Amino acid sequence: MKEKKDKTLRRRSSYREQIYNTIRMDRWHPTAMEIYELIKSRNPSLTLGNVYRNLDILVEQGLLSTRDFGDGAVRFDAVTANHYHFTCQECGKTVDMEYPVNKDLEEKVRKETGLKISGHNVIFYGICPECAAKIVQN
Amino acid sequence: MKEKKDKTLRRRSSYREQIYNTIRMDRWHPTAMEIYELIKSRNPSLTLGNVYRNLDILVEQGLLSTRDFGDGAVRFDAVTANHYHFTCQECGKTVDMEYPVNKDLEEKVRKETGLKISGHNVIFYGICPECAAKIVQN
DNA sequence: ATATTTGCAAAAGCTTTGCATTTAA
DNA sequence: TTAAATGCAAAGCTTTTGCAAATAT
Repeated sequence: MKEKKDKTLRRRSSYREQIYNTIRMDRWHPTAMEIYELIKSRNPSLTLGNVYRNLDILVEQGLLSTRDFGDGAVRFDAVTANHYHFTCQECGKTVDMEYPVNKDLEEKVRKETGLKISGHNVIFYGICPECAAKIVQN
Repeated sequence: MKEKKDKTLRRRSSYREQIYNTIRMDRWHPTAMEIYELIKSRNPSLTLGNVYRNLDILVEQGLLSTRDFGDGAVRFDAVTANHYHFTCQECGKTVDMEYPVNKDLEEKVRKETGLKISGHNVIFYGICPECAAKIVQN
Protein backbone atom coordinates (compact mmCIF):
# COMPACT_ATOMS: atom_id res chain seq x y z
CA MET A 1 0.00 0.00 0.00
CA LYS A 2 2.91 2.35 0.58
CA GLU A 3 5.03 1.51 -2.46
CA LYS A 4 5.34 4.78 -4.29
CA LYS A 5 7.64 3.41 -6.98
CA ASP A 6 9.83 6.03 -8.64
CA LYS A 7 7.95 6.32 -11.89
CA THR A 8 9.51 4.33 -14.65
CA LEU A 9 8.73 5.11 -18.24
CA ARG A 10 6.54 2.42 -19.78
CA ARG A 11 6.96 1.30 -23.34
CA ARG A 12 4.38 -0.48 -25.39
CA SER A 13 4.24 -4.22 -24.80
CA SER A 14 2.06 -6.49 -26.84
CA TYR A 15 2.05 -9.07 -24.08
CA ARG A 16 0.93 -6.56 -21.48
CA GLU A 17 -1.84 -5.42 -23.78
CA GLN A 18 -2.97 -8.97 -24.43
CA ILE A 19 -2.97 -9.75 -20.73
CA TYR A 20 -4.98 -6.68 -19.87
CA ASN A 21 -7.39 -7.05 -22.74
CA THR A 22 -8.23 -10.67 -22.13
CA ILE A 23 -8.96 -9.98 -18.49
CA ARG A 24 -10.99 -6.89 -19.19
CA MET A 25 -12.91 -7.92 -22.30
CA ASP A 26 -13.73 -11.44 -21.24
CA ARG A 27 -14.71 -10.31 -17.73
CA TRP A 28 -12.65 -13.22 -16.63
CA HIS A 29 -10.91 -13.67 -13.26
CA PRO A 30 -7.93 -15.84 -14.07
CA THR A 31 -4.83 -16.86 -12.17
CA ALA A 32 -1.38 -15.99 -13.50
CA MET A 33 -1.01 -19.54 -14.79
CA GLU A 34 -4.34 -19.44 -16.64
CA ILE A 35 -3.35 -16.21 -18.38
CA TYR A 36 0.02 -17.69 -19.27
CA GLU A 37 -1.52 -20.80 -20.79
CA LEU A 38 -4.08 -18.88 -22.83
CA ILE A 39 -1.67 -16.37 -24.35
CA LYS A 40 1.14 -18.88 -24.81
CA SER A 41 -1.19 -21.03 -26.91
CA ARG A 42 -1.18 -18.22 -29.49
CA ASN A 43 2.31 -16.96 -28.81
CA PRO A 44 4.66 -19.73 -27.73
CA SER A 45 7.63 -17.55 -26.82
CA LEU A 46 5.83 -16.12 -23.78
CA THR A 47 7.29 -17.04 -20.40
CA LEU A 48 5.56 -17.31 -17.06
CA GLY A 49 8.01 -14.89 -15.44
CA ASN A 50 7.01 -12.28 -17.96
CA VAL A 51 3.34 -12.77 -17.18
CA TYR A 52 4.05 -12.15 -13.51
CA ARG A 53 6.10 -9.06 -14.31
CA ASN A 54 3.33 -7.61 -16.45
CA LEU A 55 0.63 -8.43 -13.94
CA ASP A 56 2.63 -6.55 -11.32
CA ILE A 57 2.91 -3.56 -13.60
CA LEU A 58 -0.82 -3.60 -14.39
CA VAL A 59 -1.69 -3.75 -10.70
CA GLU A 60 0.78 -0.97 -9.99
CA GLN A 61 -0.84 1.09 -12.73
CA GLY A 62 -4.21 0.52 -11.13
CA LEU A 63 -5.62 -1.32 -14.14
CA LEU A 64 -5.94 -4.66 -12.34
CA SER A 65 -6.50 -5.77 -8.78
CA THR A 66 -6.01 -9.11 -7.06
CA ARG A 67 -8.85 -11.02 -5.48
CA ASP A 68 -9.58 -14.23 -3.63
CA PHE A 69 -13.05 -15.55 -4.35
CA GLY A 70 -12.74 -18.15 -1.65
CA ASP A 71 -10.61 -20.89 -3.17
CA GLY A 72 -7.31 -19.46 -1.98
CA ALA A 73 -6.01 -18.79 -5.50
CA VAL A 74 -4.78 -15.30 -6.40
CA ARG A 75 -6.96 -14.07 -9.26
CA PHE A 76 -6.88 -10.86 -11.27
CA ASP A 77 -9.75 -8.53 -12.02
CA ALA A 78 -9.92 -5.50 -14.29
CA VAL A 79 -10.60 -2.31 -12.36
CA THR A 80 -13.43 -0.91 -14.43
CA ALA A 81 -16.26 1.19 -13.17
CA ASN A 82 -16.97 -0.46 -9.85
CA HIS A 83 -18.85 -3.70 -10.25
CA TYR A 84 -20.10 -6.46 -8.02
CA HIS A 85 -19.37 -10.18 -8.15
CA PHE A 86 -21.32 -13.36 -7.77
CA THR A 87 -19.67 -16.62 -6.73
CA CYS A 88 -21.48 -19.90 -7.21
CA GLN A 89 -21.07 -22.11 -4.19
CA GLU A 90 -21.69 -25.20 -6.27
CA CYS A 91 -19.33 -24.84 -9.27
CA GLY A 92 -17.05 -22.17 -7.79
CA LYS A 93 -17.20 -19.81 -10.76
CA THR A 94 -17.16 -16.08 -10.11
CA VAL A 95 -18.73 -13.69 -12.59
CA ASP A 96 -19.28 -9.96 -12.82
CA MET A 97 -22.80 -8.82 -12.03
CA GLU A 98 -24.84 -6.43 -14.09
CA TYR A 99 -26.31 -5.05 -10.90
CA PRO A 100 -25.34 -1.38 -10.50
CA VAL A 101 -23.05 -0.29 -7.69
CA ASN A 102 -24.87 1.23 -4.77
CA LYS A 103 -23.13 4.53 -4.03
CA ASP A 104 -25.78 5.38 -1.46
CA LEU A 105 -24.41 2.59 0.72
CA GLU A 106 -21.04 4.30 0.81
CA GLU A 107 -22.56 7.60 1.71
CA LYS A 108 -24.72 6.01 4.40
CA VAL A 109 -21.77 4.21 5.98
CA ARG A 110 -19.64 7.34 5.70
CA LYS A 111 -22.23 9.28 7.66
CA GLU A 112 -22.76 6.64 10.30
CA THR A 113 -19.15 5.65 10.92
CA GLY A 114 -17.26 8.81 10.04
CA LEU A 115 -14.76 6.79 8.00
CA LYS A 116 -13.27 8.30 4.88
CA ILE A 117 -14.52 5.87 2.25
CA SER A 118 -13.41 5.99 -1.35
CA GLY A 119 -15.01 2.82 -2.67
CA HIS A 120 -16.40 -0.60 -1.93
CA ASN A 121 -16.75 -4.08 -3.35
CA VAL A 122 -19.50 -6.62 -2.88
CA ILE A 123 -19.39 -10.35 -3.47
CA PHE A 124 -22.67 -12.25 -3.42
CA TYR A 125 -22.72 -15.98 -2.77
CA GLY A 126 -25.30 -18.41 -3.96
CA ILE A 127 -26.18 -20.87 -6.72
CA CYS A 128 -25.81 -19.92 -10.37
CA PRO A 129 -28.65 -20.65 -12.83
CA GLU A 130 -26.75 -23.52 -14.49
CA CYS A 131 -26.13 -25.30 -11.20
CA ALA A 132 -29.64 -24.56 -9.98
CA ALA A 133 -31.02 -26.27 -13.10
CA LYS A 134 -28.82 -29.31 -12.55
CA ILE A 135 -29.89 -29.60 -8.94
CA VAL A 136 -33.56 -29.56 -9.88
CA GLN A 137 -33.00 -32.38 -12.37
CA ASN A 138 -31.53 -34.70 -9.74
CA MET B 1 -16.39 -26.05 -3.94
CA LYS B 2 -17.26 -29.62 -4.73
CA GLU B 3 -14.97 -31.35 -2.24
CA LYS B 4 -17.32 -33.40 -0.16
CA LYS B 5 -14.58 -35.04 1.89
CA ASP B 6 -15.52 -38.39 3.35
CA LYS B 7 -16.12 -37.28 6.90
CA THR B 8 -13.22 -37.99 9.16
CA LEU B 9 -13.69 -38.02 12.89
CA ARG B 10 -12.12 -34.97 14.53
CA ARG B 11 -10.41 -35.20 17.86
CA ARG B 12 -9.75 -32.29 20.11
CA SER B 13 -6.62 -30.32 19.25
CA SER B 14 -5.34 -27.53 21.43
CA TYR B 15 -3.50 -26.01 18.51
CA ARG B 16 -6.59 -25.98 16.34
CA GLU B 17 -8.53 -24.32 19.14
CA GLN B 18 -5.85 -21.71 19.66
CA ILE B 19 -5.69 -20.95 15.96
CA TYR B 20 -9.45 -20.58 15.70
CA ASN B 21 -9.80 -18.58 18.89
CA THR B 22 -7.10 -16.08 18.13
CA ILE B 23 -8.59 -15.39 14.70
CA ARG B 24 -12.13 -15.16 16.00
CA MET B 25 -11.64 -13.29 19.25
CA ASP B 26 -9.08 -10.79 18.06
CA ARG B 27 -11.03 -10.12 14.87
CA TRP B 28 -7.71 -10.43 13.20
CA HIS B 29 -7.02 -11.36 9.58
CA PRO B 30 -3.65 -13.02 9.72
CA THR B 31 -1.62 -15.04 7.25
CA ALA B 32 -0.60 -18.60 8.07
CA MET B 33 2.88 -17.36 8.99
CA GLU B 34 1.53 -14.70 11.35
CA ILE B 35 -0.59 -17.27 13.17
CA TYR B 36 2.38 -19.61 13.38
CA GLU B 37 4.64 -16.94 14.86
CA LEU B 38 2.07 -15.84 17.44
CA ILE B 39 1.21 -19.27 18.75
CA LYS B 40 4.75 -20.58 18.55
CA SER B 41 5.88 -17.75 20.81
CA ARG B 42 3.82 -19.36 23.58
CA ASN B 43 4.25 -22.91 22.45
CA PRO B 44 7.59 -23.52 20.76
CA SER B 45 6.91 -27.06 19.57
CA LEU B 46 4.37 -25.87 17.01
CA THR B 47 5.34 -26.36 13.39
CA LEU B 48 4.27 -24.40 10.34
CA GLY B 49 3.04 -27.52 8.58
CA ASN B 50 0.68 -28.15 11.41
CA VAL B 51 -0.71 -24.62 11.19
CA TYR B 52 -1.47 -25.18 7.52
CA ARG B 53 -3.13 -28.52 8.25
CA ASN B 54 -5.34 -27.01 10.93
CA LEU B 55 -6.24 -24.00 8.82
CA ASP B 56 -7.37 -26.38 6.09
CA ILE B 57 -9.52 -28.27 8.55
CA LEU B 58 -11.08 -25.09 9.92
CA VAL B 59 -11.91 -23.87 6.42
CA GLU B 60 -13.33 -27.28 5.57
CA GLN B 61 -15.46 -27.12 8.71
CA GLY B 62 -16.76 -23.74 7.62
CA LEU B 63 -15.31 -21.94 10.63
CA LEU B 64 -12.81 -19.90 8.65
CA SER B 65 -12.63 -18.50 5.14
CA THR B 66 -9.74 -17.16 3.09
CA ARG B 67 -9.60 -13.63 1.80
CA ASP B 68 -7.41 -11.28 -0.19
CA PHE B 69 -7.73 -7.70 0.96
CA GLY B 70 -5.73 -6.45 -1.95
CA ASP B 71 -2.11 -7.15 -1.01
CA GLY B 72 -2.02 -10.60 -2.60
CA ALA B 73 -1.48 -12.41 0.71
CA VAL B 74 -3.83 -15.24 1.72
CA ARG B 75 -5.48 -14.22 4.97
CA PHE B 76 -7.95 -16.02 7.22
CA ASP B 77 -11.18 -14.68 8.61
CA ALA B 78 -13.58 -16.21 11.11
CA VAL B 79 -16.99 -16.91 9.62
CA THR B 80 -19.16 -15.27 12.25
CA ALA B 81 -22.46 -13.59 11.68
CA ASN B 82 -21.84 -11.85 8.40
CA HIS B 83 -19.75 -8.74 8.82
CA TYR B 84 -18.24 -6.11 6.57
CA HIS B 85 -14.62 -5.06 6.25
CA PHE B 86 -12.73 -1.83 5.89
CA THR B 87 -9.29 -1.69 4.27
CA CYS B 88 -7.11 1.37 4.71
CA GLN B 89 -5.46 2.30 1.44
CA GLU B 90 -2.66 4.07 3.28
CA CYS B 91 -1.49 1.54 5.88
CA GLY B 92 -3.07 -1.55 4.31
CA LYS B 93 -4.75 -2.79 7.53
CA THR B 94 -8.11 -4.46 7.26
CA VAL B 95 -10.55 -4.43 10.16
CA ASP B 96 -14.04 -5.69 10.82
CA MET B 97 -16.71 -3.02 10.75
CA GLU B 98 -19.38 -2.52 13.32
CA TYR B 99 -21.76 -1.54 10.56
CA PRO B 100 -24.64 -4.05 10.38
CA VAL B 101 -25.04 -6.30 7.37
CA ASN B 102 -27.65 -5.09 4.94
CA LYS B 103 -29.93 -8.06 4.27
CA ASP B 104 -32.24 -5.84 2.26
CA LEU B 105 -29.53 -5.56 -0.38
CA GLU B 106 -29.57 -9.31 -0.83
CA GLU B 107 -33.31 -9.38 -1.16
CA LYS B 108 -33.30 -6.50 -3.60
CA VAL B 109 -30.66 -8.13 -5.82
CA ARG B 110 -32.45 -11.47 -5.59
CA LYS B 111 -35.62 -9.87 -6.90
CA GLU B 112 -33.93 -7.92 -9.67
CA THR B 113 -31.57 -10.61 -10.95
CA GLY B 114 -33.40 -13.80 -10.07
CA LEU B 115 -30.18 -15.30 -8.69
CA LYS B 116 -30.35 -17.62 -5.71
CA ILE B 117 -28.34 -15.66 -3.16
CA SER B 118 -27.38 -17.04 0.21
CA GLY B 119 -25.08 -14.31 1.46
CA HIS B 120 -22.78 -11.44 0.61
CA ASN B 121 -19.64 -9.67 1.72
CA VAL B 122 -18.66 -6.05 1.45
CA ILE B 123 -15.22 -4.49 1.63
CA PHE B 124 -15.00 -0.72 1.92
CA TYR B 125 -11.84 1.09 0.92
CA GLY B 126 -10.63 4.37 2.29
CA ILE B 127 -8.39 6.02 4.87
CA CYS B 128 -8.49 4.91 8.49
CA PRO B 129 -8.68 7.50 11.30
CA GLU B 130 -5.04 6.98 12.32
CA CYS B 131 -3.72 7.57 8.82
CA ALA B 132 -6.13 10.45 8.27
CA ALA B 133 -4.70 12.14 11.36
CA LYS B 134 -1.14 11.66 10.15
CA ILE B 135 -1.94 13.07 6.74
CA VAL B 136 -3.44 16.21 8.25
CA GLN B 137 -0.29 16.77 10.33
CA ASN B 138 1.98 16.79 7.29
C1' DA C 1 -6.62 -50.28 20.87
C1' DT C 2 -7.36 -47.20 17.10
C1' DA C 3 -7.19 -43.44 14.33
C1' DT C 4 -6.16 -38.53 14.61
C1' DT C 5 -2.74 -35.10 15.49
C1' DT C 6 1.90 -33.73 15.48
C1' DG C 7 7.02 -32.81 14.40
C1' DC C 8 10.23 -33.29 11.06
C1' DA C 9 12.02 -32.92 6.68
C1' DA C 10 11.53 -33.34 1.95
C1' DA C 11 8.84 -32.24 -2.06
C1' DA C 12 5.87 -29.53 -4.76
C1' DG C 13 4.01 -25.31 -6.24
C1' DC C 14 4.00 -20.41 -6.86
C1' DT C 15 6.40 -15.98 -7.48
C1' DT C 16 10.47 -13.17 -7.90
C1' DT C 17 14.95 -11.96 -9.71
C1' DG C 18 19.64 -11.53 -12.19
C1' DC C 19 21.57 -11.32 -16.50
C1' DA C 20 22.20 -11.14 -21.43
C1' DT C 21 19.49 -10.18 -25.53
C1' DT C 22 15.86 -8.00 -28.01
C1' DT C 23 12.98 -4.19 -28.92
C1' DA C 24 10.20 0.29 -28.56
C1' DA C 25 10.76 5.11 -28.75
C1' DT D 1 21.10 5.38 -28.60
C1' DT D 2 18.88 4.25 -24.27
C1' DA D 3 16.24 2.05 -21.15
C1' DA D 4 12.24 -1.02 -21.00
C1' DA D 5 10.63 -5.67 -22.17
C1' DT D 6 11.76 -10.37 -22.66
C1' DG D 7 13.57 -15.37 -22.30
C1' DC D 8 15.94 -18.25 -19.51
C1' DA D 9 17.14 -20.33 -15.44
C1' DA D 10 18.07 -20.10 -10.73
C1' DA D 11 16.61 -18.58 -6.29
C1' DG D 12 13.17 -17.54 -2.78
C1' DC D 13 8.81 -18.12 -0.78
C1' DT D 14 4.60 -20.56 0.43
C1' DT D 15 2.07 -24.69 0.93
C1' DT D 16 1.58 -29.69 0.88
C1' DT D 17 2.86 -34.36 2.06
C1' DG D 18 4.94 -38.93 3.80
C1' DC D 19 6.27 -41.11 7.81
C1' DA D 20 7.05 -42.37 12.55
C1' DA D 21 5.99 -40.93 17.25
C1' DA D 22 2.70 -38.88 20.42
C1' DT D 23 -1.95 -38.26 21.83
C1' DA D 24 -7.18 -38.13 22.27
C1' DT D 25 -11.05 -41.04 22.59
